[in-house]
Amino acid sequence: MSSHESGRRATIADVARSAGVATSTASVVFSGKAKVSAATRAKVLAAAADLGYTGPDPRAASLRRGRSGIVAVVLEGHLRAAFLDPVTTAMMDGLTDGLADLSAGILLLRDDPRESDGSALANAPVDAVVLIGCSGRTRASLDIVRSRGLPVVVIEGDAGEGVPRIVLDNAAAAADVARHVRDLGHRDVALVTLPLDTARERMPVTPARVETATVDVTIDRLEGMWSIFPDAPAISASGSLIDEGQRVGRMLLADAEHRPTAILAQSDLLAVGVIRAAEELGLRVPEDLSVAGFDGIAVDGLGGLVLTTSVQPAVQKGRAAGEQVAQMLKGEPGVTVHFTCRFRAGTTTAARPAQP
Amino acid sequence: MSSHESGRRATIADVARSAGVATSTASVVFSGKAKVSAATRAKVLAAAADLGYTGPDPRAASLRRGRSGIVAVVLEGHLRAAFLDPVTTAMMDGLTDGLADLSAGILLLRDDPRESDGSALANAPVDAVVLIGCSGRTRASLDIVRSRGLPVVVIEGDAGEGVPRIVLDNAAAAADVARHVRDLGHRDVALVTLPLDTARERMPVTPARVETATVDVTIDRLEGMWSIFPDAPAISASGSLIDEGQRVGRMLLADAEHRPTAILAQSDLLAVGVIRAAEELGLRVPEDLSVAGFDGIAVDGLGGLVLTTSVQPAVQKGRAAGEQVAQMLKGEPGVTVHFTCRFRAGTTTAARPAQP
DNA sequence: TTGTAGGCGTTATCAA
DNA sequence: TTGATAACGCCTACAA
Repeated sequence: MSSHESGRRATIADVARSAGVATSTASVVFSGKAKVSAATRAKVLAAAADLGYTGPDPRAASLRRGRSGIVAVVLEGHLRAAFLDPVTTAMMDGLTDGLADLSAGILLLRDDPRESDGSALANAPVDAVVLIGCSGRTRASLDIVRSRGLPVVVIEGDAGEGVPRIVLDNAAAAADVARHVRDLGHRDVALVTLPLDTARERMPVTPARVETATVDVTIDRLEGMWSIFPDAPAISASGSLIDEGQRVGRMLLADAEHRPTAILAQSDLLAVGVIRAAEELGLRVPEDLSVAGFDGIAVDGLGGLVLTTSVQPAVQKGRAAGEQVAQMLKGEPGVTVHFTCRFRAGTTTAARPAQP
Repeated sequence: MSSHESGRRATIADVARSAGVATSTASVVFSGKAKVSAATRAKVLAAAADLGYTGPDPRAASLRRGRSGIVAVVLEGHLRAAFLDPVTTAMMDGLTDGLADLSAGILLLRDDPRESDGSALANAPVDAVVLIGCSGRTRASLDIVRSRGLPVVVIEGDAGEGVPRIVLDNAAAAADVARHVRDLGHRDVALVTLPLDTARERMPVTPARVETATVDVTIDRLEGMWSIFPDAPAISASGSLIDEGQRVGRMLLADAEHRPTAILAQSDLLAVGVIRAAEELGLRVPEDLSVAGFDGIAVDGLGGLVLTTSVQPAVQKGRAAGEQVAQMLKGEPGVTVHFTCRFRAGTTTAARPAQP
């Protein structure tokens, strides 16, 4: 049907001319911003169909409107790693919800340390930005965003003054888990932490080392755990992965003489890895070893066990971020939103085994 | 430092005026498209800093250039579900690679069945589109994209004529795995397939049922498996998840009288679930039951076992898609790229156990 | 090396 | 209900 096959794509002006109406009228037919008589609408639509015009060019529309309908989400590190983390994906899920009213798209960006200023973030046609994560690198991204004057929300990160954040009671929640384990009688407890900084090195964690750590989540949860077990040895994992938890678990359980009776992990995935390591060594969970995690995600493949953990409202965090963005885009100021975790006693923790 | 705090954001024209140069000169200072004397550049930069101008407005730039620097990736179903699948995340990873030259951002979209035409895809300021997945819904997205005249690449899906695709030899690769198992002497074999359609129902799969299936990947792999074991019973899983594999595994292994000696799963995650189900029943893998998967992903948490599987080049698929997009954006035609899987014998398959 | 001018495709405003 | 007009902010021939 499309007859007029010229080299150029048809514009709304072409459509209007062909339909014998003003461009503004044709525009309104597509935007629905004003009333148009049925006859005129039909004429315009027919002309559009004839010319193969499928609607306004989003680029021109966003220039004119001052809105692109896109919200950037800045993730730390490789996208792949980010999406390997169930908490991140849950947050993204909530974010799409919270942004639903805007029907905004989500532009995935990583805070790339390499391209310092030519950053995609500096040139992306976005209306607002959500920063996820926390390390020092986020600060650089934050500076770019603020200088562009874009609304921004930071999820669990170190934001400057006046930047709306989504925060979690990490320290308190971690302390809750630790308290539960202490109340079960455990005294010999070891910790598995999330990475301390962007170097993501697997290593023993000392209070001195924590001074130089940059990941707030790790620091806060560790603080909560140490508040109950001040002397608990800790090893930082290189990432929140089951296999990584298994590796660290092996390290912590290697010495049969000085084996902890409980291990607290800073994420559920790490906890599952620790359980695997225990099973490898023939230790029963929770009879021989209690294991607790953090996050409360649906762990795929834990058999019949239910992990003792602190359930964080990951989806809600994402949704709240989306809602704040939506609000700021309406011109109202964004606010910092606090969330709390809920302790969940599972079947992976039990009373301290009787000492031989 | 930023003195001129007027209501409006500064534009490049403001900067030029303030610096006492032409707008084109100021523009060039930021784009670097032509040579500018050091003195002029300094003047412009100083004026920009003074006015709080941080660079060209991406919206205006993209209208002018006709490019937004954004590529849309359309995923099937909830984003959360998509990123739960390691193959998808690996592909996304490769995609970012393949798109690196363009330094394009990735806009995440889902093919939402609800909003049929007002779809975000119709109004997103993107330069090209990558469609991942396969079901009927993809067709609707494809139509929108084609009517917009955007370059598009389809990864493992049913594309129309003339649409570049990224395809995998699913049937042949699945047959390879099946052949390996047959050569080990197995005759009583059962299959666990991926979902047949968007309904994602867990159910027995009959040849008649396959007629109405819409997911190409599932159909092709099943065809390959049935080519070797024509009578193998099959059950479709509701998704590619460990827990789901475990459920289906329990179903297939429930009847001790007619227990298969080998189970072929259409994904590694499903295979891991089947192994869990076997362990639950006290069956040893591979001594009592051989299990094979598909994908060759790094399965997190399989203990010491190495899964027998067909390794698909997921990252390369994504990269190829990105490269085709890049090529089409340069004006050259995109081509369909074929990839083949590589069979990998692991330790989860062994000779058929002697019958009692 | 710098300046001029026209237009990218829309949409908001206002008047008719 | 429709039409004319003026931006939106930038880029790039082309001329000087």
